[in-house]
Amino acid sequence: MTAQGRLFLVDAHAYLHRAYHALPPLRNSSGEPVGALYGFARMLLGLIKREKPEFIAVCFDTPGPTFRHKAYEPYKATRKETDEDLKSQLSLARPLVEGLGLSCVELEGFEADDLMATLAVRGRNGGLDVVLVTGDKDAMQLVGEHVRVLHEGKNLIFDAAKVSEKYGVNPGQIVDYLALIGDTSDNVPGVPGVGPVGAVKLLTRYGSLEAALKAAKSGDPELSAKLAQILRDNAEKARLSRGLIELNCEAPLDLGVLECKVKPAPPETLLATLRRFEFTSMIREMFPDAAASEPALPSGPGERQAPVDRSTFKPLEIPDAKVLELKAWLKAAASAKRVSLSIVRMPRMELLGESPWSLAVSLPDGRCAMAEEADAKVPALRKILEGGATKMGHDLKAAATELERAGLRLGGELFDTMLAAYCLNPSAKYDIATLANEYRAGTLPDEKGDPRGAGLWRARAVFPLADVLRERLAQEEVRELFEDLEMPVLSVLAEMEARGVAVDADYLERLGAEFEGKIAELQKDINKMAGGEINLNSPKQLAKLLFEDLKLNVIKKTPKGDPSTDEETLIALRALHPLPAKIMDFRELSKLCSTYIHGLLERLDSRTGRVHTHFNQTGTATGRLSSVDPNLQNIPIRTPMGQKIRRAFVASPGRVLLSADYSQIDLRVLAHLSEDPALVEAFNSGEDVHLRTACEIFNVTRDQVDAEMRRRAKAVNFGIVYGQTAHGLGQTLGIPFGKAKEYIDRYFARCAGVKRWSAETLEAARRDGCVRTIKGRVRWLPDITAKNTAVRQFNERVAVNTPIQGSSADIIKVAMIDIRRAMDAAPDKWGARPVLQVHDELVFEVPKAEAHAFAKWVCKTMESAVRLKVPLVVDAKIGDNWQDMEKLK
DNA sequence: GATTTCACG
DNA sequence: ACGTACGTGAAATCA
Repeated sequence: MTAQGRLFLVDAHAYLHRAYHALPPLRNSSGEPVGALYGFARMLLGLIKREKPEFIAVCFDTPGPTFRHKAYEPYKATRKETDEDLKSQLSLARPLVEGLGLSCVELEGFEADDLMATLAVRGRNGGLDVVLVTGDKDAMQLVGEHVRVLHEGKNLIFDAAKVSEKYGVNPGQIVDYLALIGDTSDNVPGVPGVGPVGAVKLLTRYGSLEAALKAAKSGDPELSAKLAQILRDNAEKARLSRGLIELNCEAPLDLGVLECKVKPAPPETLLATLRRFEFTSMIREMFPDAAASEPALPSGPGERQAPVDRSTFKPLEIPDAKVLELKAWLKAAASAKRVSLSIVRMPRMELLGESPWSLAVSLPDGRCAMAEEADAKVPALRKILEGGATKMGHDLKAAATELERAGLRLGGELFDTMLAAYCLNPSAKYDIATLANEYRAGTLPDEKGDPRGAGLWRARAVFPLADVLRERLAQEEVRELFEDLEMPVLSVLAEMEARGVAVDADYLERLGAEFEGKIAELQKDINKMAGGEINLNSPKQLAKLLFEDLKLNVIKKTPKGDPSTDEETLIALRALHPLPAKIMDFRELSKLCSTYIHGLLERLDSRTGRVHTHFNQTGTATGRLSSVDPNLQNIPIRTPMGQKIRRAFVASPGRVLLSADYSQIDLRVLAHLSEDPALVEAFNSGEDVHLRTACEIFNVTRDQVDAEMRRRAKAVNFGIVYGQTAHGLGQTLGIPFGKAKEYIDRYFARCAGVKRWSAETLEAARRDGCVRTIKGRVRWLPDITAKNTAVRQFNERVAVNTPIQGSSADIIKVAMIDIRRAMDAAPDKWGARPVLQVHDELVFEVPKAEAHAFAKWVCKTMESAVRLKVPLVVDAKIGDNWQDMEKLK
């Protein structure tokens, strides 16, 4: 008998793992972890809603050994122990799935993959279209007529053509392909030295693994002698790998595919299940009337707040006309002078087919509405957000960024209480509950476990808090800093975050394979030298090896008192033993792999294919920005292998990257602040400042300065900016304390203006308890008069450094605003758009045709951001990626 | 969650 | 006697 429809086969553990890692660690009221289960349920329901399949079977692994373990003992032996928090959830997954009304499949001795394979064959033979829902490459072997693989993480559907395109071999060859490559995570050995590229070559030439092995045995001249030897030596390993990878399509399941029909569970069962797991937000969505047991109204954020009826907290679902009060809300909002926004990001919810955020919108009287991504298209809401009302918020950039991504730009003036608090004190904490309390602007209720509820209260609390902060900004003389610098910068950052930057994922993956190969080799060499297995990522194990087993000298200690194994130490030990150099290579490669290759790939946005960093605008005490998730302000550049990472940052088609960076902005700022004649003169005459400093401290003429002298002079110049000590300078240069002191004394003798400025700055800091930048940014230094020498001296260095680093930060912020204003005023003039800021550098994506003209304009705009007593100089470079760039002019 | 190391300006 | 240049963020290990 044949049936009709689609059969979805879901790998439960793959889903649960993904949910576990994608979602915050939610817990139910008894403290048990339920985040993975929640995400799992969301994913399943999302899948059903989106795809509307007729049949679903959710396939589970069994805990015991399988036929693969019997065939090969080390199979999956190196898998890390599953987290306790996940384990406890795995065992609850079956009841959850059954409670949702879906079929579960599991069978002792078989992996979920085999069950999926078996059902796929049965389904296909029964006339169904089969879709395997999994991220596992092994599943690709099943693809064919009426069988496809859905990779939800990457939002890709693989049919036979897609498999060939991605892997370079057809689905029938996938088993052989994977057998050749092996799989380290499952301990499938593969053939050493044969990677994806080699495997594709062999299979294209010979068609199958057996044919390739036969060719190697018979000495096919087409095959290199080395490769033939490897294949002969590893033939059995390859066959064994094949056996592990090949899925079993004949598992003795007694479930027929037609029994997997999707039929909604009876509402009582469903509600009971959701209650059991405490998935309250789902209950609210699916059973709006059942959510009767609402908690009592918590106390509001202060008495200025009008009492609020919680029943107005309805999702803003337009044009769902059932909500009369929504109409009233929209009417009030349309004429409001101020509205407050608070966004709640739902981490990676878009993978579940849900809105990635919820936006609370509050009116000054406290009446709120909730919007989701789709509502950004609703005209009535759009009009409010794009219109002239002042937009208030605590972390408005988060809302601005998500709205920008949804195609909506906030109109009207902006007022962010978080930024206001930052301007008042850049070293404080900025969660709104603390601030409201400190500035006596109300009390916020605890809304633990209800992020949306917390968002609503945050939106409301902004109004009274803003009123207090506005006064304080004026009192502390940072109102202009706030209004003319930080608030406008917020919009530029939102634009950059929303746009993201293009990253060449295929290139990064190839690079990762290359680096991992090298890492494995190094690990092998080092194990041999160490005479045993060692985890090089463990400083503790490494220290034991270096200082106990090999008895090398301890060079320095960590703050905790243990022997250090950092780079400086390894350099010192390099002369005594071959191991430290190997360890340095290993460290460099594993840093690049984990932080940059894997870190970046994990953060590629599935919706845009780009990387969207978040610029933290309140993260530093000096006024600089920082960049998180991922940090794009510390992409490698110094070493050749690091530069390969940088090549992965590219421009979208038809465009190029333009990088414009301030030349020695910190020293120019120092020249401006100190008005030191020698330093000012050096910049005004366009000299090489480091060379000039070398002349001063070594008392020689320009042509007598060699590379080493210039290097030391450069370190002295940097040191000045950091409020250096002779000890510190000596350490970075690897020269004795006395020598370093000599340089510093000579420097200050020649640049007396710099010395005078730093003395005056310290005096002012002690008097005022703070220092300021050129734009009036303040940093409070209550401990500058501390009795403790270390504390006091640290504060003194900070007092000197902050006006310099902070003023440089001010300048590039001004430039960003100037560029944005000019481009807004003439929207069609440039197609260029900003993508990154790296402290003294701005990166743009620019249409090829206008790159040169735009570069010239940007340099000029950046150079005239502020007028200093020395010129500002900007260098520009253009290229197809962030590494290979050509300097302009 | 603290510690160590290392990527950037 | 003490720690030692300013400002960041991420990953891995270990308690």
